[in-house]
Amino acid sequence: MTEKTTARPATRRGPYAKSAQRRAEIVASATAVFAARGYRGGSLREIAKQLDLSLTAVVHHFPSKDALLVAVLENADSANTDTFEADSRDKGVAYAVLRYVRRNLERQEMLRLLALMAAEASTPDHPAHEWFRDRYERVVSGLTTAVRRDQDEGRISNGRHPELIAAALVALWDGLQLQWLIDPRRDLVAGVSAGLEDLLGDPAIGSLQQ
Amino acid sequence: MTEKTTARPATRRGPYAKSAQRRAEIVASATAVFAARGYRGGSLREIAKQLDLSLTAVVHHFPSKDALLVAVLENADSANTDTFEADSRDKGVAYAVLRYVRRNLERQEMLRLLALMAAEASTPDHPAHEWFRDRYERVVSGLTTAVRRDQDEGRISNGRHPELIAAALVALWDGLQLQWLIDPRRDLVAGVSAGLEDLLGDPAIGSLQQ
DNA sequence: GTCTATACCCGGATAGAC
DNA sequence: GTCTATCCGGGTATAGAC
Repeated sequence: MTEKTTARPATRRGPYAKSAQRRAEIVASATAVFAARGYRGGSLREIAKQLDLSLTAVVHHFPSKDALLVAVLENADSANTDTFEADSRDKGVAYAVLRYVRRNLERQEMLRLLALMAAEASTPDHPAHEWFRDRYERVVSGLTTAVRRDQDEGRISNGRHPELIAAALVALWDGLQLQWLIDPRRDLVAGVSAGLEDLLGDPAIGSLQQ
Repeated sequence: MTEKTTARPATRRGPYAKSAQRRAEIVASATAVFAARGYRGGSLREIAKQLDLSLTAVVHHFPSKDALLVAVLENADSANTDTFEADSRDKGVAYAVLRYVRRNLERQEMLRLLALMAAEASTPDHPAHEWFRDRYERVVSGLTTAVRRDQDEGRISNGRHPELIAAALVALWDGLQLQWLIDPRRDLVAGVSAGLEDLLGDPAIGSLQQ
């Protein structure tokens, strides 16, 4: 495959066009493998095999397994953050969180991977450490803004420091998610909406659960 | 080393006396290694070397690395649960949780290991899965009882289903702990006590923080 | 029962040829 | 960019010494 009929195109349209596509393919394959077998269980060889490549070809694009993982996480996370922003601005934090939770119920394995990696990357020497540090800081600070807005607009009654509320919300979500991943019989939505009521002080949230 | 001066004691005081001690030594060594290098990073060979044993000697006592891990977790967890029970019965949930948190601030690596393993063991096929399933069920149900007692005695004002409150408390603790493990600059005690106030509805908690 | 030695297979990483 | 070949370290299974 990849016959080198044109050793070099006259218009040197960047030697990286193909590389970028390969990288995307590898990330997609890795996402599938990691989600199915976990990070530990999934091997680079399996990822390579899925694309009819050799192990070293994969390694060439991503110097290490960890680097590949970071790419996977970055790619997986970007999609959902945007809609959350819009939702919270539009209908308040409680609505945005609940919708985020419901949307995530269908990508259980992706959540598992994120949860696993967050714990693993908690040590400062882990390759994905900085990424998770930044991610949590970004999420909490974004949520802090949203909470403050809800307070100003009178949508919630809890007047505590917005940052403390935001951190507690993220913690509640992470924690209940973990319990749900371990035992899917638990009702994640019910747990989150109950916690939202208590943490935000908005008795009207129950109506959003339906 | 380990000269066998007395090949066999005259009084056959159980052939397992030595074994039990060895097992305890191995668990201690494994705890140290796992806590330092993580479960993935720590190897059985390193654990064995720390005790001047061969790899297969370790395997003899614990048939697999996972079995050893379960033993480590069981050992690490048992100590702290008892005092929590007594505290909550005596001075209420809020006090017990805060004391539990403060006591755990000093065993950061142990908490990291527990958090990591909980995420890893969330998949049903993991060797430690059942253990974590049971553990969370045990913790939540114990906390449910404590919350109900606080409600009955008028120590807290939140009248919601005790089980929902208990699950939220555990989630809050797990989640804030994770954020703290990733970024130790976060004030874990402040976060937990703020969350406790909102989840339990007891304005007097602040005084416990000091 | 307790331990050692050896070997096997799989994983990630690296070097060098095309 | 991609390959083949090789290295090293990991968990595991087996045979056998005391």
